[in-house]
Amino acid sequence: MASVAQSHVIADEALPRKVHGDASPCASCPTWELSLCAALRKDCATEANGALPMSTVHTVPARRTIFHPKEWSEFVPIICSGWSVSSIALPDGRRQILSFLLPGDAVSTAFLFGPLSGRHVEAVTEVTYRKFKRSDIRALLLGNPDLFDRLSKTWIEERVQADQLALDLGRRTASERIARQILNLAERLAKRGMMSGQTMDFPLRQRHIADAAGLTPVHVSKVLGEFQRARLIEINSRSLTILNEPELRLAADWR
Amino acid sequence: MASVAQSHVIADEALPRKVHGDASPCASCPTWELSLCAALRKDCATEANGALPMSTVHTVPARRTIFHPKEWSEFVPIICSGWSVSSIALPDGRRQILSFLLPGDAVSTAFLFGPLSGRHVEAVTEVTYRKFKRSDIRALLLGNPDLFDRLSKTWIEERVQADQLALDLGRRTASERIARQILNLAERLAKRGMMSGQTMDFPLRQRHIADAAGLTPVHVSKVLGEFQRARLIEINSRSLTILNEPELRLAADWR
DNA sequence: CGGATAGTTGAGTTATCTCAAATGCAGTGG
DNA sequence: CCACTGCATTTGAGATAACTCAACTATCCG
Repeated sequence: MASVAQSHVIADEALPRKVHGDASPCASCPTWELSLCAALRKDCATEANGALPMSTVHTVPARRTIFHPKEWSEFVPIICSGWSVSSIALPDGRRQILSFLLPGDAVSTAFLFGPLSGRHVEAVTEVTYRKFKRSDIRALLLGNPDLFDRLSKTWIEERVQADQLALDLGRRTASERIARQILNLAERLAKRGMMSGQTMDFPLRQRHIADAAGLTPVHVSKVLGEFQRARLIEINSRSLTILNEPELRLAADWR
Repeated sequence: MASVAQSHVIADEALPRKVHGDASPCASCPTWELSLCAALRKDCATEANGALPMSTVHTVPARRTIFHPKEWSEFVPIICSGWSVSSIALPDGRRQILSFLLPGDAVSTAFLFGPLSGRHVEAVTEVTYRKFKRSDIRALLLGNPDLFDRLSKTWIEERVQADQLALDLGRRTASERIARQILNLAERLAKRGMMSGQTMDFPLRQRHIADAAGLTPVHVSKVLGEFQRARLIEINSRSLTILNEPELRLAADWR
């Protein structure tokens, strides 16, 4: 319950902050199961040994950029709370969301080893995150086989995700893609204890879903409309409930 | 010029083989620049030191499976010669090609650390490849910081490729995707010294291009037809020439 | 309350798909 | 050598998923 030091690096204004009701070694990183953050967190705990310098928590309001595509910094952000989105864009404005980042997520494992040019990371809700220095992480990993194992698991998972994304975008219909996005998010949130039953906070705008699924916001609206009329899901006041999971799964795999 | 031991693990029949006119330390791996194979090759050279057990070269005819989606083996293939294709598929037959593998390519860096379920690797032409044992590679990498650097570079490159693939599939038109595939292949072949001027061997069937671009073979045929009528490229007898690179680049980025 | 952002809905357009038939081409067995 | 079979490619016609545009409504936030 210690109050955490905050700095506003990218956001200039001070902002009201949510309070995490969690007194783990790193109060601002409520969840980290299975994620790389797990590994890093573990070492935050031993920071007294000088393993990894304690990093400050940064806070950023909704819609603000967390990492700029041209930034060539030696720091890697890891999300502590809130939702954000990692994307790449074309000069003409078309853009593709590569992943939604939830608490405990790093942008990409690859990001830990070098700058990933063109990646844009942007807050959806208010977000808190930590920045780690690449060289610190690198040294830590090379010196610690357990950590390295963890990393390589995350790495494989990430590759599988990327494969699935390509399959979705290249070969699945609009409804399938959208249904899958929802189920995916539900699963990831569940892992973090962020589902209440079949209901989740759902701060995404339809343009987020559209950019993630390679569709138009208008079309997303139509498909979500159908899903709701068919009582598969229900959306209101920024929260989404899965009403009929089996059917939704069917829609996700359909054909 | 030493004749290399061959075993036919997946292919049962003995087959006529192309001869590589190349006498580098590992005659069956003609090119490896920038790829992970580079790193592994380096150590093949020092195998006398016992760094990495010398691996046998396997030969497989066109269209044959090199790595089965359900295979859970501790061996990782690296392509020595020929073209192959790495893909994932849906039960109903829809499939997405994730990358074309050229000489020197491993399937994925992630693959070096654990099995990647669902991946299918299939020969397009006759292919030779080597199998490395995962545990050997892992030990080698952890003990050798230089190699590890190399690996992490490859890894970042791979991540960038995956990002671009998603952007292509989600946000680009059919012509853009196809033009980009061609330019991409040309560039990769050039790095390996496998271009003669603007002409390359082009063993891909249109269904390969279709599955890589998330399109229908029929549509691919139409687009390639247009490209040829517009004198951007020319295709005959399994070889492709870029006639007007600037225009082709324009088509690739167009909008 | 007012302005901005987000979502809905309908009408019409277009890129891409499906189906189908015709052609080519490569390998096989008689 | 030929006929045959199986794949690859081309082409056209029609269908459809997803897009664009535009107007309207709802929601959010100061």
